[in-house]
Amino acid sequence: MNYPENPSPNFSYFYDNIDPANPEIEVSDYLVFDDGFNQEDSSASQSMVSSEKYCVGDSSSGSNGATSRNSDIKCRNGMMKKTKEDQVEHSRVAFRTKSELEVMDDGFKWRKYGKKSVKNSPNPRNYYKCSSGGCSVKKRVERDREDRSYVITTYDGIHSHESPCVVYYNTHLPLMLPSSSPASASANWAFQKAQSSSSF
DNA sequence: CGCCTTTGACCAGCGC
DNA sequence: GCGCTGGTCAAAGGCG
Repeated sequence: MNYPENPSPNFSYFYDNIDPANPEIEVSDYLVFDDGFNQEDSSASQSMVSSEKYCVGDSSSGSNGATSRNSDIKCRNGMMKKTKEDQVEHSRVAFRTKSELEVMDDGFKWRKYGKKSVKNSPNPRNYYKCSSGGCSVKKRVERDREDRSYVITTYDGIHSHESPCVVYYNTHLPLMLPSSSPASASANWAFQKAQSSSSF
């Protein structure tokens, strides 16, 4: 796997990509965005465009994905208030997991609200919202267009609550994994790790 | 009955 | 201005 140069100090790549609990499952790559909260100009947004473009397997051609990402980020920046709380609220985490399961149980309850076919990709992209009340975290799930054995998951925002699964297991079964399958556990692991890296 | 998925419609941003 | 694209909405139907 060829990793590009980190184009911005506003997010981080992680290379120690094997979940110690499930070393047979590969979380290929993931990264964390802070959406340029500490930048007053647009350079951070441009960097994020290129990085997420890479992350979702868009490096080969498509410019449309990049333009759309750009507009999305611009829109989001327009709504942002630069409080520390918001910095946590709007973090974006994306990672790629080798898994046959398209939807992995990461411990949270998700409600599907949309499905779109993506240009230059044979695989549809699915959109999910966290179904917990008051939590506005979203995630996108799609198969890697270049290698369908990989699932690309992008989380948008940070949960305002504990994972119901984690709460349950912490309370009742602290020795068990908080997810139902090795791949799910690894997805959860990567997500938790990425989020902990994005909080400061 | 409540919650979920499905799916077509709609909207906004962008490039030409 | 128009068409393309990604993201979201909301109605309809299914399931436990």
